Amino acid sequence: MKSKEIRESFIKFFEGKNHHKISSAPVLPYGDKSLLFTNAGMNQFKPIFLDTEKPKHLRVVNSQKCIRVSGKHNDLEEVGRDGFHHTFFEMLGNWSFGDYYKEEAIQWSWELLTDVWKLDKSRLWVTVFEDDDEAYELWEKTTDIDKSRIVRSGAKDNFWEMAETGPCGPCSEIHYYIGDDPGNQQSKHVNNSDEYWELWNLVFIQSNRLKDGTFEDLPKKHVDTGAGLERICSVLQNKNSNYKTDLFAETISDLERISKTSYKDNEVSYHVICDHIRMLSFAIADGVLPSNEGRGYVVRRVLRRGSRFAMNLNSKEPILYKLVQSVVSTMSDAYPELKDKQKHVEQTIFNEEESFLATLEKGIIQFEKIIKNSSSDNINGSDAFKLYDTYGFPLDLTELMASEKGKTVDKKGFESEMKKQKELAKKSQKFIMDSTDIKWKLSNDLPHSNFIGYSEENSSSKIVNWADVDNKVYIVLDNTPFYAESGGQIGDIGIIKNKDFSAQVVDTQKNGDFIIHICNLTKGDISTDMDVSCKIDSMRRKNIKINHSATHLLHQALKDILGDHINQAGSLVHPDYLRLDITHLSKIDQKDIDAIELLVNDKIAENISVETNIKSLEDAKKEGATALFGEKYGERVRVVTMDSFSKELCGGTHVASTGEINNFIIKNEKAIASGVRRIHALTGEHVEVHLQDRLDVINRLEEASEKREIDKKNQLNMLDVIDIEKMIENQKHINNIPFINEEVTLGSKNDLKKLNTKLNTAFHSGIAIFSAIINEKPTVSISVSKDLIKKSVSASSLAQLIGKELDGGGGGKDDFATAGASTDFSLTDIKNKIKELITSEMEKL
RNA sequence: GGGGCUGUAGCUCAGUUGGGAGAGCAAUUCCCUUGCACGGAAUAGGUCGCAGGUUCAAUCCCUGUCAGCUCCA
Repeated sequence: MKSKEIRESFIKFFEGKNHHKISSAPVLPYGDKSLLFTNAGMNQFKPIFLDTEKPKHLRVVNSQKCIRVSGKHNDLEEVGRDGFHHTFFEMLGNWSFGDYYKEEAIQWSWELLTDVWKLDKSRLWVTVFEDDDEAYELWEKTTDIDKSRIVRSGAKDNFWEMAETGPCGPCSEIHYYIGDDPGNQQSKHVNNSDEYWELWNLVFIQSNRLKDGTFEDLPKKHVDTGAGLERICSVLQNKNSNYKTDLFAETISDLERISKTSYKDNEVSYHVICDHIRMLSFAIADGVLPSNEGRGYVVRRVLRRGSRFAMNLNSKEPILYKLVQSVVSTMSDAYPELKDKQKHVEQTIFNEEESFLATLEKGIIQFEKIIKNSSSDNINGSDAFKLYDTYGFPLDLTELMASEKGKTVDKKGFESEMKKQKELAKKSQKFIMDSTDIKWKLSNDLPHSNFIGYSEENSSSKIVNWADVDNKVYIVLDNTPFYAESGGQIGDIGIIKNKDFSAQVVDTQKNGDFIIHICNLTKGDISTDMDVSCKIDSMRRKNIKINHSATHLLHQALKDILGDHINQAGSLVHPDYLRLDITHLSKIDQKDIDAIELLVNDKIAENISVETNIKSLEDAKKEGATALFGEKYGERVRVVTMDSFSKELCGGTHVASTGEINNFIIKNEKAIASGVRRIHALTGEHVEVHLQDRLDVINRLEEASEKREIDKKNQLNMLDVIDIEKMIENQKHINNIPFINEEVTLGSKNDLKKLNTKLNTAFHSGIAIFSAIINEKPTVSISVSKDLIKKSVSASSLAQLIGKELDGGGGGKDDFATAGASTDFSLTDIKNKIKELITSEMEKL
């Protein structure tokens, strides 16, 4: 069976058991700050397990794309060493949300593996959590598994947790022996040997782990199962490594062709590259871009690791991007977004590969410096770490290059530097509020908040739940006109009150289907079931609507003017402005900015009516509505249409027609990461205010620049006006040494220096001293001719003497120096003092 | 969120006890020369990222800030 058929047969099997097929969530978990990437099939159902969202179907089946590179489940360094660790994999799963529990889950998994897929029962093993007698007995009773093949196991392997906090429970795993000696299987090797593969994990979710480490029972029990598609493929296709299945076949053969190397000579490098290119393709297709932080940083690290291993295949140029095609061709049947974003993915990977090569070049220069400055045969840990930390130079490459020069690297020292760095980061870690930690007054099993704010700005509502959080009060209402922050649109503010009670809503946020009003209590006491009247700040909302509709116009205008590669990478709709991040490689030039502004303003002038419809996701996509990266959509979606110009999936609030926007201007455009531009734009009256500000700035700049021109001219004149010939004619002699001591009018220290240079070309021997008031401070410049320097006259020591005498200081070089004087002295005083000083100094010669 | 490095001519970069801003390439002009990085001469081009501070004096030291690179989370 091909991987595609295996995936389909899994889904079909459970559809036969009344499960509803759900499509994979994006690899970026939407609205879950505790996770960088979707790392398990259950992520998208977390709100259901926590009961903050009602399931639309009680039985569900899916194949979820997963990424494991950081946090609790981190397999990155393992990838490549064996045949089954991956940064990206697919998780097949069947789910019960408060419907069936252990019995059916166990029975069906056994049925699919042994009846449908016909796996050899004499190679299958099962583990259950040590305290879970119920599961043990069910395996024994409801399946025909040999009792000796049921193994009890501890929390390490058989208690499943998604993250530090959240839903969890005991699990039961099905393992498969892939070794060559089936007669020699032993229960103690299950979970402990690479020859026993964990195929399927059946998790029985019943608890929620809180931040303090304690558990609380969930209101309902659920089933969460996960079977790694890659391993199932290996087993069903009779392979001993996932990389030998059809999932990787095309990528491997493409890599052989492109790099002109062979898989069997370079297994580890091939594994790493073929694994990483899948992770990169999916992550980038879902909207992550390589950057210095968060998800983007993880993507960058994986890409660089891949690029590093590509070097082992004698590749000195970007080649990873050439493998995207094979991933698309293998997987896009199940994941069409790959094909849609193929060009974007390829371009992004290519750029990042190139920039990594540039980073390496800089690193090599630093490496050479280190080698040059050290005579030891050992590169010390802090140097190696600095290469890594500051210049992004991989440690293994440092080691390789060091060994080429017959040197070694102090790895221990490197590790201890790394440890320091980690501790530093940990210490500065701030506490992030996790919504699962809010202590609500009532249990969570409540009807959902109903949002009525598309049409209403006021409401009569009932408080159904509330919580004290820090010094704020969180309120949940039965129905509400307050829009909770999502889709880039920020939450509403306003007032919730009745005759005895009043609370100021400062923000509105969403948790699953709950809308949480974050409030300052200003009057009275709060209690549940209280009737209140609600009112949002409607002026603010009006501006938000205007900016949100303008965002849609801008998004489409960008696509029209710059091209189809434009994807929204984030947005913020604020009452005072709107911000849109887009994927675009270069600065948008002024000509295009102008064209975009013009197009948006044209659409405003056309006064297009803005329509919103609810329809199925499938229909919306058919109509060509733009879906955004990283958004989670239900089966029914809201589509915002502006005539034939723009059609986007969007839950936000909008104006009735584009004319209300009135005016639009792009305030600025800049890079926020490589390949991502951020556009700030303004609408309505904010445009006028901004333009006026800009005019003021321009006026000020013009004035300043005119003034500078005039000053410059004057200074030049001042310098030109000084008659050097005459000064030379009027020179005095002290002890037969020519001496010029003049006060001049000049505007800058630079000019004073220039004056000396100018004079020196005509004045071959002697001492020349000028004094001037510069920036309100008396300043003196001194030059001494070469013949006098030989007689150990030094401009610098003269400057020091003069400075000291005039309550200032001075110094410089032998031929030229400067000194400053206190403002107590006039130029005439200074001239006289200088004359006295020089006379006494020259007499010493 | 916390570190490290970098910011000097159009480009690539030099510039240490703080003391009159440099090289190579590119550009302009001229000479030489029919030819693939020609050669020679001259010229122009700098708020030394920005804002403060210390100092007689800051590209250099200190503080803040912006931008790019990079590591940790």
